[in-house]
Amino acid sequence: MKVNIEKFEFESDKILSSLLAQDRKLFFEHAEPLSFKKGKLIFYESGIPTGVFLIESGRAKIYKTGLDGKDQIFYVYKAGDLLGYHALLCNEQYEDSCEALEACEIKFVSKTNFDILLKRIQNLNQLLIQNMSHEFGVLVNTITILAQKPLRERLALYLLILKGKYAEQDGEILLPREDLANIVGTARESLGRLLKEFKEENLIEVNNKIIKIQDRDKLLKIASSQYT
Amino acid sequence: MKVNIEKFEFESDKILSSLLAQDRKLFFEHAEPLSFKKGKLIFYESGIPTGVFLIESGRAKIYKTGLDGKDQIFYVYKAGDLLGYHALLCNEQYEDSCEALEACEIKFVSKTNFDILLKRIQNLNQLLIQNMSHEFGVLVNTITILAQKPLRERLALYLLILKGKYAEQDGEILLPREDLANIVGTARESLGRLLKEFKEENLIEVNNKIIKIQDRDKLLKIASSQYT
DNA sequence: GTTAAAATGTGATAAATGTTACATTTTACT
DNA sequence: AGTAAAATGTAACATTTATCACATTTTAAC
Repeated sequence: MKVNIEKFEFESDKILSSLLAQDRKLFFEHAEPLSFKKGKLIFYESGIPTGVFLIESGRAKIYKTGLDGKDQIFYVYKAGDLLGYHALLCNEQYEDSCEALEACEIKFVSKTNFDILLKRIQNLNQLLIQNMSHEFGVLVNTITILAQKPLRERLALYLLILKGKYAEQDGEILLPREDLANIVGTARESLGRLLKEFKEENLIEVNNKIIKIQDRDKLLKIASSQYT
Repeated sequence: MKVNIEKFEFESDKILSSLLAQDRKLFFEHAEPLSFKKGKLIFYESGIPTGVFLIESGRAKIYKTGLDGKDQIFYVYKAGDLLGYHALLCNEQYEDSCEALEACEIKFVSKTNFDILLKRIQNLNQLLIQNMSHEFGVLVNTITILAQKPLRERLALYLLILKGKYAEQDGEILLPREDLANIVGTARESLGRLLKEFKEENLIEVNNKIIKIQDRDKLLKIASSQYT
């Protein structure tokens, strides 16, 4: 059986896109624009949540810094995604950090305004519940992959997942090696070695930072533990 | 800095315990008793959700079976916990399986009845949102641990986490080695070797299946990557 | 209580991955 | 454009962890 790439998508764009046009309008009326340069923190671990963020353009990583200082990236958000509501909704400090991978244009909704929206928009509650219960499944899948699959299979899988996040760039993944290593859960050096192997097997093309998928099917087979 | 054991608890008992007495009564009026013998499946991956479960006695593991047939256990529920609502709330198939680790007495609330409760109990929605956003943080922490920490530290951490789940047994952990290995994310043999080491270092006592924590502080240091 | 089946322990070996220490290339800045 | 800083590539080596193949113990069933 093959892994299902969709099972690794939060679908955090669905919340906004599922709203009625009038409710979406209301949402934007309660939001203010923010700009983040590449590398800037959008929120950070142990900080107090002050609102939620809607990415209008750009990509952002959420990650946790381990005790040894190594980051574990567990999701990459892209344009359209709503994020940062977890800590807000359970009244806890951020458990994770969020950093702009590129210049990001963001609409920010303050806690106060979000509370207003929750009251005014009938099914927003419902949509959040749906989304978070879906996210639970995604994280569970992530745990299983990280704990069980060997590096080679993890890399194949995450390349396919990332390809989807770079759809508008023809699937060309542009991400520092260190970040990719921190997604896949390995050391930068080990990642580099494997990328070279993948290149030699004509699974991917590598142009400096840019990684382009060449053989989707074969990568999917590798990700699914089906070697020839 | 030391790891915080509490950050690995779903707190799934809070949903019920936070309800008003009258609402809790309503909950039980809409529930029916079920008994599961040790080893029986409570729900399973790709099955269609039919309701939610409240554990009255016993423990249950939720896990996913990887493509190679190896299970990854990512949570152990205990008496008081409400579970199985994720797949129900996002109208998806179960992403994971749940199996009774011991004889379990359970109160089952059917989907129909749960929908009724959601309407009749004002803040149930709110409590579910709070709990799921909290769970998000727990899973994120779990991912970081599994992806980054070496086996020795993971085992130390999970022994401490499990101790809390066996509080009424004086913290004596009773769990098949295979299950413990599937929690920690390692092979049964590697686990056995490490348990022996821990025993020799007087960190734990092992009596057949029963594992008892002897030196909580030292285990916490190991879990926190602080070796002497 | 006896016996078969499960579960666990053990040791040798192999494989995967991390680490270290640089060389080299790319990027960003003035 | 020139230069320093950051990112990436490389290779040898060390370490961790998995695997295999059994021995042994424990548990469950009749």
